[in-house]
Amino acid sequence: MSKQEAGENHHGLAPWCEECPLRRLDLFEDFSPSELGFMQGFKIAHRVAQAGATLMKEGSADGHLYTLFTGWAFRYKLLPDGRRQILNVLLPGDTIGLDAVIGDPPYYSVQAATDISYCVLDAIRKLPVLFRDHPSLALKLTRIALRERQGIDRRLTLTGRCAAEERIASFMLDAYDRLAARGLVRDHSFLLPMTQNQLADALGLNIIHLNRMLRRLRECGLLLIQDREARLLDLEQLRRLAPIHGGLTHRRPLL
Amino acid sequence: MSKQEAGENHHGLAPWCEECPLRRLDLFEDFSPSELGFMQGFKIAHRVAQAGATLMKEGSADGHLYTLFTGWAFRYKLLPDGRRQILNVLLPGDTIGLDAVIGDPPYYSVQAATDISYCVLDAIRKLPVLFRDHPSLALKLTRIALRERQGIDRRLTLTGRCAAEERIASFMLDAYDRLAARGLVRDHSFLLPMTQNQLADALGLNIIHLNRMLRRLRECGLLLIQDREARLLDLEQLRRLAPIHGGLTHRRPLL
DNA sequence: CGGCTCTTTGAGCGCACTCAAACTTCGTGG
DNA sequence: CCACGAAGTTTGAGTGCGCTCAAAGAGCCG
Repeated sequence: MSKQEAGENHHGLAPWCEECPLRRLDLFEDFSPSELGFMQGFKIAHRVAQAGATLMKEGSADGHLYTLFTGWAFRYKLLPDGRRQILNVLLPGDTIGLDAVIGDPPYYSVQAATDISYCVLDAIRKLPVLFRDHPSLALKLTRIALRERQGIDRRLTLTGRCAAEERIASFMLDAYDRLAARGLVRDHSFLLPMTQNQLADALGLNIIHLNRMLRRLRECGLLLIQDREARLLDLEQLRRLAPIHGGLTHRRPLL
Repeated sequence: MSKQEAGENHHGLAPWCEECPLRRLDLFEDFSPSELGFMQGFKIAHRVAQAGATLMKEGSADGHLYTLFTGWAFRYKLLPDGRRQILNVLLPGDTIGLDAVIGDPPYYSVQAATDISYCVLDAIRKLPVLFRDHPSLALKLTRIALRERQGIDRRLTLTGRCAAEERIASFMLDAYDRLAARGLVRDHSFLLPMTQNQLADALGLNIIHLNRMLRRLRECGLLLIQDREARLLDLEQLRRLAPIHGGLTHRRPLL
């Protein structure tokens, strides 16, 4: 696994917060002008990184907070013997490295699944000011943390109590819903830039078993994965199969 | 499952925040006088509930926030077909119902495992004031949420990637460490007020299989559970068996 | 072309499950 | 006092889901 560097990018495509296209999505909550003004000073860089790059590594904090702007990433935990659990998948608008709020170094790592771009927020210097002078943003931050907890709770329930096919169906519907809210779904299909190895680590399954279950779902006409693209062939049956779905439809806070 | 009522208790044993014995534990962070003063007004009742009582039910919010004072409780999610995943175990000092911060009703339920007592905080009325006037408490709240996420991440990793015996060992060591910090461990043993059914639902295991694994651990001289009491017979071997343990040793925020 | 990563398939094992039932404990009412 | 039922624990028997091991095929890059 070659380590790739994250690159700085101050020019060109990095938008000002006021014109951030993410904020225009219905998915995210509105911002007051004063909030926006603070965020503009909070943000200190816009960076890009290549697929496979490690954005954050277990045990080492850099005092920054990121907001994913384009692309996919995932947060995971490694066990000493090499086993990996992917804790959640990060999509545009998601916050990375909330633990900077605690001050403790993170107990997990974050890796880019595609080429990505992201905003860098100066957590260590600006968070105290944020909490002191912008209670509405502080509340937003807390709510982001609680949303994340909700997502992990779902994943835990799925992993602890559901069969392989149920997990896959729930995962795909979840990705479908989240991507649809970002305008990244066309005709019931979306880009799925994860290897089956990563998918398996996210679902708590063995890669070989996952592969077989994907085949079965394909043969049943529910789901097709091909060339990094997932196509949900029968949404209704998928929803019937998935024990957990929906419920994340409210507007979400965005930093 | 008989539904039992939670009882109000304004007299006698309910301590003022200033003299709260929990705050004296090294486990929890110190409080400034101003924080303490606010908390005193934040707290509107001290209640008790019987083992088995439901403190919080999926979908219904009462605008309150609780801090568990004595006893055990657990937070869980039910699937439509009755399967249950216990998301985490709550011990004295833990916060219940953080989602009141969001305003959304909770997507999970909370049940008392023993007779318990707990503080009731007037979230819906006082949280805005807290965020506006007490940034240090707001930060504390956020950090509590992030601590919870950390715990669930651990549980997810355990459930997704670890074998039954590893899960049991990690769970027991976790309970051991948390209870020890509260002075509730004597001679490597502690009260474990959970049925095997509940344990199984917490670990993502079948109750019968759990029972057999407990027997095996007992026969290997690692662990003994009897009469609602757990005794860790060989801490060293348990730690060697558990893929995840420790790391929660820092002082924790308390509301 | 070889070397790499990822996907796919086969064969077979075993961990964790289901089904079934005995036993213990405890509270309740006859 | 014992009978009874409810809830929890324990054990046996047998199945199957999801695992490991092994290897072939597919796509990509140097």
